[in-house]
Amino acid sequence: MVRIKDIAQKCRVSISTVSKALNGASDLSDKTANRIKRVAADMGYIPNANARVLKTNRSHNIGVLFVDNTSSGLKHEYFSSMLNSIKVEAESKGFDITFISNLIGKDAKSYYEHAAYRGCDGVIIASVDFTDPQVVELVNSNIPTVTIDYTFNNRSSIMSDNIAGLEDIVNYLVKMGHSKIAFIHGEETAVTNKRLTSFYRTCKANGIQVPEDYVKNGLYHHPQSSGLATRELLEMKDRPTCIIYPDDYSMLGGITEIEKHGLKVYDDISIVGYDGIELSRFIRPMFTTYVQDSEQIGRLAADQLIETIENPLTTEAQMITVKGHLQEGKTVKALTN
Amino acid sequence: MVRIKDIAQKCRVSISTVSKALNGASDLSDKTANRIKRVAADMGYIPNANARVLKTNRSHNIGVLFVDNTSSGLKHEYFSSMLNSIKVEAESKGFDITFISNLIGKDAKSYYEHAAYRGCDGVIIASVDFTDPQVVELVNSNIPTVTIDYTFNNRSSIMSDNIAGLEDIVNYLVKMGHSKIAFIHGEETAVTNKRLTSFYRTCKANGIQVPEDYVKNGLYHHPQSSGLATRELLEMKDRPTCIIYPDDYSMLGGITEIEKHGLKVYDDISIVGYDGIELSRFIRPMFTTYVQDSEQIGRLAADQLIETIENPLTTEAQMITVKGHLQEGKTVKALTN
DNA sequence: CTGAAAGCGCTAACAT
DNA sequence: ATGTTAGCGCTTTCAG
Repeated sequence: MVRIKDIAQKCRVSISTVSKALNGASDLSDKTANRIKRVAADMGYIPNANARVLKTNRSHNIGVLFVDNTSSGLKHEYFSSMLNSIKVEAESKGFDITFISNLIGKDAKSYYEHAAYRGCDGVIIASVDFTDPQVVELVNSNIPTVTIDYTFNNRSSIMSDNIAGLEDIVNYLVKMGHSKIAFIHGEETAVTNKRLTSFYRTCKANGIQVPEDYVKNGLYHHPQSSGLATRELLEMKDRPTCIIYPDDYSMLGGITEIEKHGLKVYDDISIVGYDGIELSRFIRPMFTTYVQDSEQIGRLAADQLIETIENPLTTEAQMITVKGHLQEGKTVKALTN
Repeated sequence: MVRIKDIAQKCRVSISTVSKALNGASDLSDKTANRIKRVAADMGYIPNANARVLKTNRSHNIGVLFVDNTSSGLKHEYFSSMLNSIKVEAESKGFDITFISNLIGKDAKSYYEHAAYRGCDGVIIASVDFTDPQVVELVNSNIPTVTIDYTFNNRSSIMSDNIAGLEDIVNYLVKMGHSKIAFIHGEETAVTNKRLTSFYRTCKANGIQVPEDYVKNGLYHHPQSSGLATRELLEMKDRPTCIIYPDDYSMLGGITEIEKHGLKVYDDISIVGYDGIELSRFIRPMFTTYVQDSEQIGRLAADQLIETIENPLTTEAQMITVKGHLQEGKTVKALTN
């Protein structure tokens, strides 16, 4: 292993001169600087991040906290796509990504402890229970954080626009002639609450009174529970003409159930998904769904976190909302009567 | 920030005593050890991984190299599911996961340089072009590696059993009465070659002569290219009764094309996928597909790497093959004639 | 323009 | 059973 010291010896200069050359300090003659750089490259020098971090207190490493109870975390395309864009953006700005967990070996560490232990410059938090005390601890710590789809006081967040999402969906359905609209929603989270509020509000704005039993509990990314809820809806005397699902994936459970009932999607009942997973465009009938811009969300999260890391005093916490768009597929029939 | 030194002061012992207490050294009285641990906890002490790594040369950090050109890397469920199980397994053994790339900030680093820079104890490599000189450099370096679905001399690898995969598929199809079997395969990789070999071999073993134009080039995780290949197959005078796809996702492109031709999956043409993504079980018709045990593969990769890291001299490189299984869905019709 | 020296936080060999 | 000490590889004042 080549150290700065070895280069110094070979070049007959001091180690500090080598350090300066390698880091592009201005108070060094180009000649020596270049000579040192050449030798360093020749010797196959690779700097040691750990030593550097120890000295500078900057790791250029971003923690990512994704919890996947029910392992829905990484498998959910919304998150895997987001993770990917976080990774790409962070790397382009010179930051690495390390996963944060609260289990590292035998002894449990809290998320904060884990992030501090690794010296993360900041942490992006998504797909977790934001009421978890450990999450709260991390967010209130000295480590900068950016949360996704949840906002804490004094911390930046990137929010997928769930309000606009349900608003667009409902308005579209109304335009298509639907007024008996059911909504199967995911487990209670901040996101779910927003969607519910927006759902009710937009229905009301359109003069639609939503029967209590048109709104069903489901689970995100869980086709079975949405299937079950679908069955209940289909068995009602006065059943809805359209069902909104918590996500595209869950909608598949609904479709199966609809077909089991001898009904046909589109002809007999309309359905709308959420997320806009890639598959939604390849499957037939193509899904009508609200596409979340997960790539943009990931990118902005990385940008915002890095901005905060690099300018802690001048960067103020902000909530950035990212709009999606409605993908008009072939699962919503225009009703005329 | 609390350092070992602060604890030492408070406890009126030396810093080495504190270090020993915290690391459970045996040559310390339980009494002092416990006292020190208590004080450390009270003070909210969090060790500094970087300092520790600098001293011990062990980072307890595993690099993961997933390249996602075409961004198919993380979005492909085979890999995201594998990544997840790598993460879970590594964490349970006290290792963190950091992504390795060859772009860190302005200056490009090779994969090896990146891993060495971060002091990774080892690297798991998947979803890359294994002929890339940078990958070869990493594999031949002093950093332990485990590769997935590709074997290098003297390095451990975890192989999804693609030979058994195509064998099982073809044998099943033959059992179902098919003999006109087409195969759309992914881009040329070691995996593709294995599948092709096994495809031809098993066909031959069953006395089936495969027409040259029954074997088509496609791309992994790319419904369009498989759709195109499907069209070509459907337009043949003597078209196949069954098509095998590179993966489930690509099969969706095939399905769309089949329907465009006014044909019906199952009734008019049989199809088989690969991977066994979760969706394949929820979609209707349920996919007949070869399920790869990505979770097991990820787990074993982490285990094997950690084993090599911890016992570099006694752990010998091995190739571990992980079998999958055929999921009999409803996309293959039994032919009787 | 270059170098000396201190020290980041920790571990571990070696005293005592 | 506890303490002393050196040093991991690097950056960064501060002096020259």
